[in-house]
Amino acid sequence: MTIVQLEYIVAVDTYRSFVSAAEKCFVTQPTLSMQVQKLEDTLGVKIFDRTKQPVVPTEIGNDIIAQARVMLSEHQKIKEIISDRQKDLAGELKVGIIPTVAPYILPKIINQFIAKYPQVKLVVWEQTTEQIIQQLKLGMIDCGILSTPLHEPQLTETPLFYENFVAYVAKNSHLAKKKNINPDDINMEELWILNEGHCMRDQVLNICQRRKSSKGFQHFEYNTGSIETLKRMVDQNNGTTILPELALVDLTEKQLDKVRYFKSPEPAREISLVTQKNFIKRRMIDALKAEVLEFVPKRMKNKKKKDLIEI
Amino acid sequence: MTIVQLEYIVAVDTYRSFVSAAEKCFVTQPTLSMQVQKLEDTLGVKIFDRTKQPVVPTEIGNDIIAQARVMLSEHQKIKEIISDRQKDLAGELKVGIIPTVAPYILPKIINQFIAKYPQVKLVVWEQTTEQIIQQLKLGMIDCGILSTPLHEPQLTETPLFYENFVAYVAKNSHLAKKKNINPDDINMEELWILNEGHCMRDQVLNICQRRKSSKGFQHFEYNTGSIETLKRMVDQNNGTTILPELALVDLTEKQLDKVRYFKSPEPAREISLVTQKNFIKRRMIDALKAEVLEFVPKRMKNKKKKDLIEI
DNA sequence: TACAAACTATTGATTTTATCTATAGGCATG
DNA sequence: CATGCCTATAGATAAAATCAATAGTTTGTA
Repeated sequence: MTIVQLEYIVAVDTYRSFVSAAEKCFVTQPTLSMQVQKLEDTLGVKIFDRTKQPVVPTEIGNDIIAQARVMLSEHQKIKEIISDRQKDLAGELKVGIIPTVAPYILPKIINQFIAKYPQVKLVVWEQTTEQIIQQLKLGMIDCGILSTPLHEPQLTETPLFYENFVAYVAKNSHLAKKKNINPDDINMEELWILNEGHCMRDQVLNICQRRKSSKGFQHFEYNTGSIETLKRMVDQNNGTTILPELALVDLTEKQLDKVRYFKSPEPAREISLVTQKNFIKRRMIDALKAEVLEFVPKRMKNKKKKDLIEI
Repeated sequence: MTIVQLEYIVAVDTYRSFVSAAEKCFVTQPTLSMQVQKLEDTLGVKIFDRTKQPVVPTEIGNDIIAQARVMLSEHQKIKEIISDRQKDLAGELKVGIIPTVAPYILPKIINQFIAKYPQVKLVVWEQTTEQIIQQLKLGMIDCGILSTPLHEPQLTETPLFYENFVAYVAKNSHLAKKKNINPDDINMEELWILNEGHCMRDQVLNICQRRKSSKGFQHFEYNTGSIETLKRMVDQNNGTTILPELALVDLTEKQLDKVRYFKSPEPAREISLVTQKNFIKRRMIDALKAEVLEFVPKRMKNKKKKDLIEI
């Protein structure tokens, strides 16, 4: 018997359907079905009568579900013990973060963070990799969130996640017809990239192997530090740009149609939490890290089958 | 967070030691240590102060452990709901079981079974495989516990466990010097075997490939239907016999010294619960099955790396 | 202060478990 | 009796738990 299995039977009881219970639990229906079966096996009794439509709990199933709800509420209290304690965390935490990561992470976690740690003042600066490294060494900020490896012996890197790069392609591009693409498929002439100073600019150029051909004429040049601006350029004009995976979260259906994934191994960047070797404020930094990790999808925490692009 | 992790921290709190907590939980110390660490990671707090000897819970650790005890007691109640219901099971269950399995299974489970199911009358017959098959077909018994496969289309076999054969060797035998043995190492002249009618007799002969050589003279012949008798023959005279794994459970230290395991893949028999295709009393039979499975060690439930001997 | 004993942490291999995708099977309803 | 909705099953893959062996700590003792 596992806690998850209890959550599943409570969900099936609540929604009276395996399909919708599975949705609410963020798993597929077979996963949920099998776990419910397994629980029924270990207990040796049928909990649900599936011949009825909608499904109903059996007589003994009702008793079990009621007790499962009690147990889950006691389970919840363990977490509450922790969050009460977290209120103690106090002080100022200064964070440097690169602009190609910040908009896709911070807005998602900031509310939950300040609710959990009301005594902590979070001070964030959007800065380039170079600036963050300097500030860290000088002790002007407590930690940085940026793309690694940095090869800086004075600093400690703790990987948070591995983020794929994807192509974002206008309808009329030759890439739009492909399902998955190779870096080589990209014409440098139609590629929108960030201006200098951004590590992601260098990574994008690395992906495309700096094959900037001399043929063809650049009719104009555009300098921006914002990925969102590049995306709009593709939306409203044409061409192609490269987006980090987390930028896809808020896309509309229509925009998602423009996304083309790279063939495996997909190019990716490693995003890490970086601190000085001997840093203080460990608890606050751990809290920030936990918050980020909770938001990031599980698959992004695994480095396998990715082609990490250095700066 | 898993239920097992909570059991582990409660055990560490109770015994104030990772080593003895692990023993009580029937796992190794590293397993327990890692699960406790993992729980501390997911909660984001240290539960135990390991710099102290003996280990003591941290301040917040005490709160967590207290809540864990509450949760585990609610967990226990789920099982109680089931066992209350089980008291309902009533009627007579007639079971046929072969004599080479019965003494190693039934005495172990019978007390717990009648305590759990006070309304059930369990009627057991020790019989040979042939007899059990006949009785099952005639509906005179409800289920059989015997060595399979039987190749009887009218009957259904549900494997319960896979039991290795081992050699039991007198001190003065040439086998006593070996650590692990091959079936070929056994001299048929010094092998004590069951009399005819026992499926295990045929299996033992199969293991030793019926290499009964003509040289050598049998000074006497002994017929018994009891494995325990064969064992005594080895203990008090000499020679070798073959025992099923479960017969080792109650051996003394001295007797265990006489056990020689076969080299992998070890010869083994499959013991199954056998019923008619369309049988009734499903709930009682399921209950009996669950009881047996609870007693059998986990490793015996896995068929891998075993050389199943047919009858 | 150094040594032995007892305890906990770490590592690498192995087994077990959970999950997903794809597909089959079952039951109500028109 | 077909259609659609719902649950079960199968096969593959990824993740987690466990163990045996060993390294690293701490404590008590000489």
